[in-house]
Amino acid sequence: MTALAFDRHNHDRCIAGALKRAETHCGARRLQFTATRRRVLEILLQEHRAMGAYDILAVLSSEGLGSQPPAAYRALDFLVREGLAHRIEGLNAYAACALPVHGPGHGPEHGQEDASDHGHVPAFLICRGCKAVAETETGLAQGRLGAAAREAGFSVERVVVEAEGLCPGCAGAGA
Amino acid sequence: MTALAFDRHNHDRCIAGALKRAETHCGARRLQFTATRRRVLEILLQEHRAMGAYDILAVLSSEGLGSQPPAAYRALDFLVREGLAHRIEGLNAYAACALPVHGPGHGPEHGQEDASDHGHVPAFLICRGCKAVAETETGLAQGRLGAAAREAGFSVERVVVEAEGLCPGCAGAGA
DNA sequence: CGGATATATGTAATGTTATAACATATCAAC
DNA sequence: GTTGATATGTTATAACATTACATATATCCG
Ligand SMILES: [Zn+2]
Ligand SMILES: [Zn+2]
Ligand SMILES: [Zn+2]
Ligand SMILES: [Zn+2]
Repeated sequence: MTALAFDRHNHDRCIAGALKRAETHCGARRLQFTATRRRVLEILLQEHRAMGAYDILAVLSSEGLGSQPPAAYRALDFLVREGLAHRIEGLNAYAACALPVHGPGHGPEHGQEDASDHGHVPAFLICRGCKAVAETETGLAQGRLGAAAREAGFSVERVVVEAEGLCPGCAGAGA
Repeated sequence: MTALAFDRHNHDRCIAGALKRAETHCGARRLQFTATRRRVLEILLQEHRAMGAYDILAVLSSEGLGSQPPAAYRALDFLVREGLAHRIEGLNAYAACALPVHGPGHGPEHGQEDASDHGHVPAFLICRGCKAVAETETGLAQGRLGAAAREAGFSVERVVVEAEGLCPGCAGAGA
C-alpha cells in the first residue's frame, strides 16, 4: 500500500482514472452523475488535499453551479455515500477517494454493512504542514480494536482512522 | 482490555478514581485544577457518554460557572491537553478518559511526541443507539497504518481511531 | 407520448460548533 | 508586595451543517 499523495506520480492520469471510475460506478447503478456532483469530485481531485464544504461552495458559486450550502453538502453527501470521496473527521473536510478499490464496493452503499466482515477500512495520513491527505487501508479484525469490539459484543459498522503528522517533505523542511 | 462503558461496574468508584487521578496529575505538575475544570470533568464522568461543548456549557451556566462558549472550550482544552478527557472527532464531542494509564503519560503534554514510539493509541467504540462511548487502546506500529506511515516516511504524531456501531444492549433491543 | 413517481436542485432561514480579541482577575514565585 | 504567568469574563464573529419547502428534471411504465 503506497501513500500516493506523498509520491511523485502522474496526477493527470490519477484524476482521469478516478473520474472514469466514478462514471462507471454511477452508470452501473443508474445513479445520476450530474454536473455539480462531477465538478465537486473534480475539485477534490485537483490536489491530494482535504477541502472544506465552503471552499468547494466558493468554487461552485463562481461557476454558477449553486450558491447555497446545500449545493455543496448534497454533492458531497452523494460522493461520500458512493465511496467516491471521504469525509476527514479530524478536519471537518472532504477528500476524493484515492483508492480504486473503494469506489465500487466499500462505501456504506451496502446498507447495514458490518465493517468487521472484511478488513477494508480506509485510513488517512494527514500532514499538518502542507495539509496533504494520503489514503491507505487498515485492517480492523486483526488489530486490537476488532478484538476489543468482539470481546465487548460491539458490532462495528463504520471505522474512522486518521493519523496526523508530518509528511516527508514537510519534515525535511524543518517543521 | 475491557470496554468499561458496556459492562456493569461500580461507576461511583469509577468517577472517584478518575477525579483522584486528575488531582494527582495536576498536583504533580503544578497545574491548577480549578473549580470549572474539575466540574467539567465531573460532568463528563457522570456517564460514559460524549457530550458537546454546548451541553457542558449549559450545565456550567446553570451553576454560575460561566455562560459563554470559551468557559467550556477552555476547560475542555485543558482536560484534553492533559489527557484527562478525549475529543471524539466523529461526534464533535468530548468524553472523560476512562483509562487510568492515559492520564499521566499518554496525552500530547509531552510536546513533540511521536505516536509510533509506543503503541498506546486511544480508540473508541461509539454506540449510535445509546451514544455510549467505550474507550480502549489500539496498537499503531503493529498494524497496517504504522506500516504505511513508515513506508511513506510519514511521522505520526496523533492518531484518531473511532468505531461506530451498536453496543450489545442496543443490538439486543433491535436497533 | 403522457402521466406518475422518484430524484435532484433552488432558496431562505436557522442551527451547531468553535475561535479571536481584549479586558480583568487570580495565582505563584521571588 | 511586586511581578510575571495563568486563568477567566465578555463581546463578537467565524466556520461548519441542516431543516423546510418550492421547483425542476429525470426515469419508468402503460
Ligand atoms: Zn494524484
Ligand atoms: Zn506535508
Ligand atoms: Zn464508570
Ligand atoms: Zn448502545
